Amino acid sequence: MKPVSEVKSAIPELYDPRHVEPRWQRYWSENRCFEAQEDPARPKYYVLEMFPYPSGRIHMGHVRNYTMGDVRARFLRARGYNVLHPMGWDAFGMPAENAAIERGVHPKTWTYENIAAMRDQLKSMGLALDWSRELTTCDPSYYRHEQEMFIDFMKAGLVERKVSTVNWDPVDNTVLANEQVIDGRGWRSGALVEKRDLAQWFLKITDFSEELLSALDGLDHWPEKVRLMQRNWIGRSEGLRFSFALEDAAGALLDERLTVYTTRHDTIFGATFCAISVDHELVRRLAGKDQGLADFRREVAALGTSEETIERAEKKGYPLGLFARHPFRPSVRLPVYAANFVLMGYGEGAIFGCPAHDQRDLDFARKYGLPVIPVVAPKEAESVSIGSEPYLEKEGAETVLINSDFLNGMTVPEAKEETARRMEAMGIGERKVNYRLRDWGVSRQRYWGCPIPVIHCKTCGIVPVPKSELPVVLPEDVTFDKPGNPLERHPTWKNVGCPSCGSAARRETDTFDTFIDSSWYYLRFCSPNADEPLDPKAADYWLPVDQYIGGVEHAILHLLYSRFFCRAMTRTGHLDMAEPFASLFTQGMVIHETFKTAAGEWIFPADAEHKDGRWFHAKTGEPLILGGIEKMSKSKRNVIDPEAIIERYGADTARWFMLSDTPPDRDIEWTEEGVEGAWRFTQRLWRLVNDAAKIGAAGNFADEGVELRRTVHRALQAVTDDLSNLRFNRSIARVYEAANALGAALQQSKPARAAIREAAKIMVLMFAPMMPHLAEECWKILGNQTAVVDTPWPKPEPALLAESEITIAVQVNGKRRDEIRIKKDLAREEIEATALALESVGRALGGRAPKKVIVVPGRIVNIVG
RNA sequence: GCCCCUGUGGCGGAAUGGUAGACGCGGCAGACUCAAAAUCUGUUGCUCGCAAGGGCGUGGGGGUUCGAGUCCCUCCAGGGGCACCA
Repeated sequence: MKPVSEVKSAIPELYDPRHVEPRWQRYWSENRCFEAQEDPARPKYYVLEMFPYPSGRIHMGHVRNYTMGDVRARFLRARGYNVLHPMGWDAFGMPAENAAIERGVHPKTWTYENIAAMRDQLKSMGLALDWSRELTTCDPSYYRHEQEMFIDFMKAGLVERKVSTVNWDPVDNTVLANEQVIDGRGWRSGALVEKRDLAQWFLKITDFSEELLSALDGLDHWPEKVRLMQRNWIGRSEGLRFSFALEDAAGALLDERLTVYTTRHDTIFGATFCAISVDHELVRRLAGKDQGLADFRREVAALGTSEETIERAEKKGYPLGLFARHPFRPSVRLPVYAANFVLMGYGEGAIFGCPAHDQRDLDFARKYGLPVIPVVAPKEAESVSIGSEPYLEKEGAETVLINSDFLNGMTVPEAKEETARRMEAMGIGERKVNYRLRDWGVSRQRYWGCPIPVIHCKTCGIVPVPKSELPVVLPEDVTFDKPGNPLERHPTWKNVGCPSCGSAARRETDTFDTFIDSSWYYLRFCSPNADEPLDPKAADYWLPVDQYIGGVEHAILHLLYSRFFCRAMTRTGHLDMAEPFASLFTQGMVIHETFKTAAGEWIFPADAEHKDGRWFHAKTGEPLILGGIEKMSKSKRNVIDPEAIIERYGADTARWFMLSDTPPDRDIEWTEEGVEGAWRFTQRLWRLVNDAAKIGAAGNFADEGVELRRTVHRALQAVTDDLSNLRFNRSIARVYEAANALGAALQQSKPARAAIREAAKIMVLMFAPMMPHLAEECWKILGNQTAVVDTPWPKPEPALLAESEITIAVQVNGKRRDEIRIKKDLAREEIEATALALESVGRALGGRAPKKVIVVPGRIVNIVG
């Protein structure tokens, strides 16, 4: 390793990050400071930030995310951990294809050029990353393992091919995700989106519904918010599945029964109709003989699935001419409808309607003139009357069943139990747990993704590509002149021989959802060059990820898929671990003021000028309107380019600003004053350290330096605690305190030299994880021969943390009246006596005798008068 | 509609049930300067008062406690997640 002394440093008046930062980046890189090796002798720590999509430029969100991860990595490294901190590229996805369509660049070229540009930008941030492990998901050396694992998943029964209804864009000839359908139209083409039934590949995430749910309880280093969102997403509900006998209009019993699912079986005597999904097998069958029903089905299908449509859609039904017999009152006939609000994908695709206690059922009943029978009422009331709103149980309210035969007088849980028990005894029902979670559809009719390694053969059916023939490499000679998937119209690629029978067969032309790529990349970092997806030895040493940091927008999909993937890989023998991320941190967004002209045109912050409390366009001078502080976005133009900031202020200033003031999980507002403040502070630190260095070699600690030492050691203790808990904003406040104390000490006519030298050293080490370049430069100025990256985290001296004299507050009737300075271990009685002797206390008591005195040693005295 | 989070000076925000406002930004005053910037020093919740010293203060209301920003109930406001899920 190159000695630090050979790295040239000048001591300019102004600290110039433009020269200093690249120099230290080179030093770290040349000395391979951050390349991790497995070392069983040392405790490991795996820090990871969510890897970026290579859009071409980093944005402020990246800066915030990667700064936090970097502080974590550098801090733990200094504390003796063997830290793994890698970086890669989530490189498949639609933007690359759009670039190809719009600008004629090949997706691969576009992607790799973007990666090169973004890599340089990330390097300019001075991140302590192990670049030797860099991986790119669009590289066959990465995705071949994905294909292999998919085949293993198939063998393990974790893959299913089934027909599902999708959003189909008839102009772009592709499936669209729900998020890509806006007001019923394709987001790119503007074409009316159709519903189509297509054969799709699914990963059976629902095999793990219960486990994915219950294991959330063990993730106690995850934000409660994220666990809750996943819980809701999985959506477990306990209910009853049972069947009704069906009869026709004439009252003749049919052979077939109607199975429904409910969580409110207690309300069975309030049932007044049944409703089934238009996609229900029974409805499909009846539609063959009933033109009106067929039309109704088409009408419902055309309505689309966007939230807005659903919100506005009226509850509609079509009577099927069938009736369900009430299980406990055979004479009661419930009309059966096909209805637009019943989903085929949940439960049985069929329900019984109890209008008195469900808004949706009530709307339906009112529209079709069906009876409304209240069956649950407050305990004191005899009954409830239902208008346009159902009676819903309020939490904690005591309610009982009414109008319900043998259930009358029971509580809701009792009634549920009794109903379930009876139906089970009758052999028509069973208790059933249902989940909202759906299987994961992974087929995309897209080019720029990982090819799905299967072959369709007319005789053999679906045949996996033999592992010896992997990877199935994406062909590069494709054209984007026509809409649709270029793989479909490639002249040769899709025509293959069947691996099983040899006859002419067709290659699968769908590619994987890119969420598959990101479901296991963190595993691959352990052994990026291994022949198998994951080298067990490396996995054993590095996994799980100890600290994962990213945006909350991935709280459900990416994090849930990753949790599923680990389980699936464990089942197929690729891994032995259920939970990939031991602790998770979700950082807030970077937000910024928006500016617009009177005409409503959004203006870049760079073109906005602040004068006399108002904003003007820097070029035209026209007054600007503030549009509110919002997430940085291209559409509102309120973006600040990190590259420009780093060029002007340096990476340390940008990093410092990102960590200051605002707690890391909240949204941070980017402001000019804030960056300027951070910039001034880097200069101030530089001056302080230079002044401290000039003060010369020191002898012993003198008495006059003890206050400085106390402050600095206390700050060190606090920074250590705060950095351990990702409380960056608080650590930064402590660094300011140390700097203020050091500054004051330097101003004194007879400076405490030894204490100042020590304070400067500790201060530099404390801010090093946050401003690593400045720290290295300062460290050198202080005469050190080793680099900060190789310097262990300092330890505070316990003697300096303890105080012999403390100040405690004195309250009278809970109101602070005074404070006293006392010896720390002063006896309770003496504290009481000291407090009672205070003039201020006597005044506040107004001559009354104290009734009671509460003394909390080390904290407070409260005198009750 | 259901679930969750947040609410503290002009602003970002501190505060194991124990001195509310650490630290920063901004402001004000002073030093340096011909001047400005930069830097350094002091000051800065509101309010009454010349002062000493009071009063009021953590979205509103109530409660528990010797003591509440912190715990409980309730209402209000802002943000987020899910949403025809039976």
